[in-house]
Amino acid sequence: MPNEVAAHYDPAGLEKTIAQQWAETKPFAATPDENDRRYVIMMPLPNVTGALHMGHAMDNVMQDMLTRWHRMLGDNALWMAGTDHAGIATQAVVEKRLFELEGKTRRDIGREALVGRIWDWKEQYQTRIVSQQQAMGCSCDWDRQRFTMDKVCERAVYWTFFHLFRDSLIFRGTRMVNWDCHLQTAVADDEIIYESVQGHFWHLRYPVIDPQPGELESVAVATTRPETMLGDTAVACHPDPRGALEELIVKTKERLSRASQKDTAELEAEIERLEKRRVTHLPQLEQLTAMAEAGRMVRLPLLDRPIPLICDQWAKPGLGSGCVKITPGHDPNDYEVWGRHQEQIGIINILNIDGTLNDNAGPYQGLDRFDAREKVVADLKSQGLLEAIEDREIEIGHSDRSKTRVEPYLSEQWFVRMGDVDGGVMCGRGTQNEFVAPGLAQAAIDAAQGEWRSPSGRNVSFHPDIRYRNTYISWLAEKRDWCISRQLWWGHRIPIWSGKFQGRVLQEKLAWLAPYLSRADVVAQLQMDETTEVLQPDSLERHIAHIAQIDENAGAQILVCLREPAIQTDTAGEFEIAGFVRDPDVLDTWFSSGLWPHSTLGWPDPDTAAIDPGQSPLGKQNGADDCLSYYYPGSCLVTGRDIITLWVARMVLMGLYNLGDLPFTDVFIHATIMDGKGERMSKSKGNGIDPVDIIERYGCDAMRYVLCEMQTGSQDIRLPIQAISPFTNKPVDLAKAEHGSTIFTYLCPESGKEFDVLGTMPDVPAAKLISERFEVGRHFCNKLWNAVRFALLNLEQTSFVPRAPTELPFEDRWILSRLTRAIAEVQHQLEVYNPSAAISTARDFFWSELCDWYLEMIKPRLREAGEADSARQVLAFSLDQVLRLFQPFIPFITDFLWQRLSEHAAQRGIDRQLHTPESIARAQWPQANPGWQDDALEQRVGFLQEVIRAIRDIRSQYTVPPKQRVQVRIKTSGATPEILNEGMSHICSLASVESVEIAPDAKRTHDSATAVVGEVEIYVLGVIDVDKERVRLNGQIKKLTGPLEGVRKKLGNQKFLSRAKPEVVERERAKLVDMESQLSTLNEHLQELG
RNA sequence: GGGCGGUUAGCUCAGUGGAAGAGCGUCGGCCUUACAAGCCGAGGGCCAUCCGUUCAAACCGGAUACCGCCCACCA
Repeated sequence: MPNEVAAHYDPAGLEKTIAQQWAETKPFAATPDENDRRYVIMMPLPNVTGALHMGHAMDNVMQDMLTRWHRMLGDNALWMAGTDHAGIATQAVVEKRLFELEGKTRRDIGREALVGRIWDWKEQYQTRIVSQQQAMGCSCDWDRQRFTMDKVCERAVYWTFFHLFRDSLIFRGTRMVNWDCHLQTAVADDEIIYESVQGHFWHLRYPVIDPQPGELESVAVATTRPETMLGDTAVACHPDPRGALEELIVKTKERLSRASQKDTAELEAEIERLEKRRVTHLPQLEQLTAMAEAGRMVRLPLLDRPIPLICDQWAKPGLGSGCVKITPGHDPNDYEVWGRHQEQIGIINILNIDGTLNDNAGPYQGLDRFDAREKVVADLKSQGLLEAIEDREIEIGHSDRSKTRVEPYLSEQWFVRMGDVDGGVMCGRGTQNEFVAPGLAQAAIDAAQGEWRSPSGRNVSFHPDIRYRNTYISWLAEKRDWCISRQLWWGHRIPIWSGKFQGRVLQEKLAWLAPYLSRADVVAQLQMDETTEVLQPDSLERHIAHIAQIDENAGAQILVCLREPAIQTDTAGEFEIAGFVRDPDVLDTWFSSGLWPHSTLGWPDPDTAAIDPGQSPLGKQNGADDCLSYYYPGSCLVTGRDIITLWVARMVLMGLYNLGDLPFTDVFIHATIMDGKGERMSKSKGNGIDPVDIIERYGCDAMRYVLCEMQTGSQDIRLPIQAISPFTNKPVDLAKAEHGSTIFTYLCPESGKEFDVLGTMPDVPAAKLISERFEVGRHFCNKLWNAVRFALLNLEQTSFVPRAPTELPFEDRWILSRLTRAIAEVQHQLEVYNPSAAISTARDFFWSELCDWYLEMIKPRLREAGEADSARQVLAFSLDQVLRLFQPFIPFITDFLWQRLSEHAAQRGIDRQLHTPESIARAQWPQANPGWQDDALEQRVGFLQEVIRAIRDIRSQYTVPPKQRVQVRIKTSGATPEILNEGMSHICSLASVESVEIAPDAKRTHDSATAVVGEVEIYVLGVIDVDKERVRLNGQIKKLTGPLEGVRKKLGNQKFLSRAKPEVVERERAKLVDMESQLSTLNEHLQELG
C-alpha cells in the first residue's frame, strides 16, 4: 500500500525523513570512477568562530544548487566541505571568553593549554556548523570533510612553506605592520577597519639648536598622535617648498576647471588658502630648507634629544605648518623617509608589544600609549611648546578582531614575495604542468585575463564578469608582499628553526649541518653581511673558510626549514639540542585556506594522506584515479565579493605554484545579504538571521526557494528583518520597532516589554530573528505538495504506454510544448549563473500553466474512463519533469514527492519510458525535446485563455456567483470558430459557461455585457446593469485610447515608415487595425446602451 | 583622491532599443471534492532629474542629485 500524501504540507517532518535517507544511503558520496565528466566545488570554509548566518546560507545554497544540477547532468560531482581554524578570529573569541569567565589571559595558562581550549571550541562549533549545513540540505560528501588544521591540510601547509622557502619566495624582513596591542599580533591591512572619530590636531614647536642670526628659532609641526614625538628622529621640510606649492596650486586649478558644481566652492577656497601661504608660510619654509641644508639641528622637547632638520619631499608645503615630524618607528610614511635618509637619521621604537611605552620613552616609560599622550600634551603645554589644538575628524584604524586601535609598529615578520623575480617562478615543479611565471602575483593576474591558458587549457572567468575581475586584478597588480606571520598560538606554527652563532661556534654549526643538507626535507639559509644564501652541501666548506678569513668573531644567522615529517620526528629535536630555536609565530589563516582546493584532496601525495576514522580514503582505490588527479583542477568557486582578494586570488596563485594548474575555472560571486536598512548582515550587529530559525518556521525548502529567487545579478539584497517577540510569539518589524535600553534591545509593541536580538543579555529575553519574505517559499512548497497530492489521488493505476505526442489531445500537446520551452530556459539561465531567472521560469511553468490551466483543463477527462489514461500519463510525466527541474533548488520536498510519485506511477514517460531512480538526487536532468514545441498551438491556446479571461472578468464585474452558469454568444468569422470549437469544453468548464453560440452575425441581447478580444466580440447574456456596463465600457475605451494614439502617431511619421525595420512597421499596422476595430466595437455597444 | 554599482508599483526586485513586468501587500468576489499557505478578478508607475543620440529610449551617451560598495591616503 503506497504512502498517502497527507492533506497538510509539514516541512519539518518531511525534511527529517529525507535527511535520514540521505544519511543512510549517502547519495552524495563522490568517488573517482570511469566518468570523465566531473564537477568540483570546494566550499568556502566557514570559520569555526561561530554559527552560520543567512549570508553563509546563501553561499551554501548556491553551491548546493550547482552541485545538484551537475549531478543530475551526469557529472561525477564532488562538493568538498570543511571548516577553517581562522587563527586570529578564533583565538580572539576564546581568549575573550577566558578572560570574561575566569579572569585569565593567555599568558596565565600558557600556549599548550590555550591551544587545547581552542580545539574544544572548534569541536563544538564545527559540529554546530555541520548540523546547520545538513539542515540546509547541503549535498556535500560528508565523509570527505576537512579542517585546515587536520593532518592532511597541515602537511600541505608545511610542504608549501618548504618549497616557497627553498625557492626564496619566503623571506623574513623588518616591516612596518599594523600592531594589535590587545591581541599582541600583527594584523593584515585587510583586517583593519577605519573608523571616523573626533580627534585633535596638536601643533607642537621644536626649538632650533644654536640658530644663526636671522634664522628661525623654532620649527612648528602638527600631529594627531602627539605621544609619537618621543620617537621622532628628524623634522623634515620640502627641498623646494616654492616649487612644490606652485605645482600644487596649478594642479588644484586644473581640478577646479573640470570640477562639478558642488565641489567648486570648496576648490576655490582651497586655492585661496594655498595662495595665501605664499606669503604666510613660504618665506619661513624656504629659510628652513636652507637651514636644513646647512645641517641645523632641533632639540626634541621633553627628551632633550638633538635631531636633524632634513629635506624630504614627504613634507608638504600646502599642509599644516609645511614641516613634518619624522617618526620612522611608528608611521609607515616616516619609515619610508627613513629609508631615504638612513645614514642621517635613526629609528626609535617607543612601544612595548602591549601598547605601553618602553625605555626609549624616558620618563614616560611604562605608561599606556593613551595615558602617555595626555602627559606629553600637558608637559609640552607647561613648557610653552604647544601652539594650538585643533578639533578634527580623523580616521583611525581598528583591528577587525579585537576592535582596538592598531599602531604602526616595526617588527620582524615573514613574507611571501609576490612581485616578479629574476628568472621567474617555477610553477607546478615536478608535475606535468611545469611552467615559469614572472612572479606569483603575475601568475594569478595572467590566469584571469588575456590569452593565457594553463597547460591543461584553463583560465579563470568571473560571474558577473567585469566588476569582480577588476577587483581581483587591481588588487593583485600592486604585488605587495604578503605578510604571513601572526604572533598567535592558534594555527600552523612556522616550520623554521634558527640560531645566531659566532666565530668558531658558527663554523661548527655549519659543519654539523652537512648531513642534513643532503636530505630532501631540510633546507637551510645563511644570513650574513646583509645577504642571504641557500646552503648547499658543497658550499659549506667555502662558508666556513670565508668566516675564518674575514673575522674569527664573525656572526651569522642560520635558518633551517623542516618539511613534514621531519617536524614530527627527532630531526626537530636534534636542531633544538644544537641550539636552534623554533619560530614562535604561526601562519596567516589564508596561507592554509589558499591551499584548500588541493590540500583537501591529499596533495602532495593522496596515497599517504591521513584520514579520520570513517572517512573515505584519498588515494587510489579499485584501480581508479586518486582523488587529487581525479578532482583537481576543480570547476567553480562560489563566494561573496568580500574575499575575492584575500582568498580567491591566493587559491589561484597557490594552485598554480604547487600544481601548475587552476583550482577552478569559474568564480561565481553571489549577492551579499543586507538587512532592511541596507546594512550588511552580521551576528555581532544584531541583524544576523540564523538559517535554522528560518528552517524551523518556514522549512528548508522554503528558505532555499527564496534565496534562489533573490539571487539575481545585482550586488546586494535587502532582507527586511523581524524579531519573534518572546512575549507574544508574533513578528516585530525591527525597522519600525522602538529600541529598549541598548541598541540591541527592542520593545515589543504589544506588551511593551524589552527583548534582546544578540542573545547576550543576562536579564532580557532573547528573540529569534526571521524574515517574513520566506513565506513565499512556503506557499510555493505547499502548492507543489498539493499539486502532487491531487495527481496522486487520480493516478491509482497509471501505467506507461508509449504514445506519440501528436496523438494526444490538444491540451496535452500544449503543456508538453510549454514544458519543452521551460526546460530549455531553465537550463540556459543556470548556465549563465542566473538562479533567479531559472527558478522563476520553472515556477511560472508549474504554477501559471500546469496548475492554473492544464490541471483544470484535464479534470473532466480524469473522470471519464476512456480518456483518463492518457491524461494521467501526461500528468505524471509533467510532474516528474517539474520535480526534476526543482530538485537542485528545493531538494527535500522534491525527493519526498518523487518517491510518492514513483509508488503510484512507477513507469513514466510519453514516447519512451524514463529512468526513475529511487532518489531524485540521482535522477537525470530533463531534456528539452524540440520536436514537442508547437508555436501555432501555443498561440491558439493563448487565444482561448484570453476569451476565458474576458468572460471571467465580466462575471467578476457583475458578481455572478461561480455556480451560476451563463450563456455566451461569440461573434466571429474566419478561422476562429474552429479554434473556439476545439476549446469549447474548456471555455464551458473554466468560465462556468452553460452554452456558447458562435456565429459571424451573432447579436447581443439588450441584457448582455460585452467584451472584445482581438476581432472577436463576446456577449455574456443576462447579466447586465446598464449603468455599470457603461462605466465598464468607458473604462475599456479609455484604456485603449492612449496606446492607439501612440500607434497612429507613429504610423503618421514618414521617418518611422522609411527607417524602422519593415517587420516593426508591419506589426504597428496590424496593431492599429486591431485596436481600431476593438475601439469601434466598444463604442458601438456604448451607443446601443443609450 | 581613484574606481565601480544602484535609483522602475506601497515593499522586495526582474526587465540591453520596438504597446511598462513578477512576488508580496491593497481592493472586490469565491471554503468551485489538490491547495484559503488557495482560486477568480481589479486597481496601482511621466521607469530619480536634465540634456543629447535615434524614426523609436526604462534600456545607448553626457551631466546632476541621492543611496551604496571597493581601493588608496589622511604629519
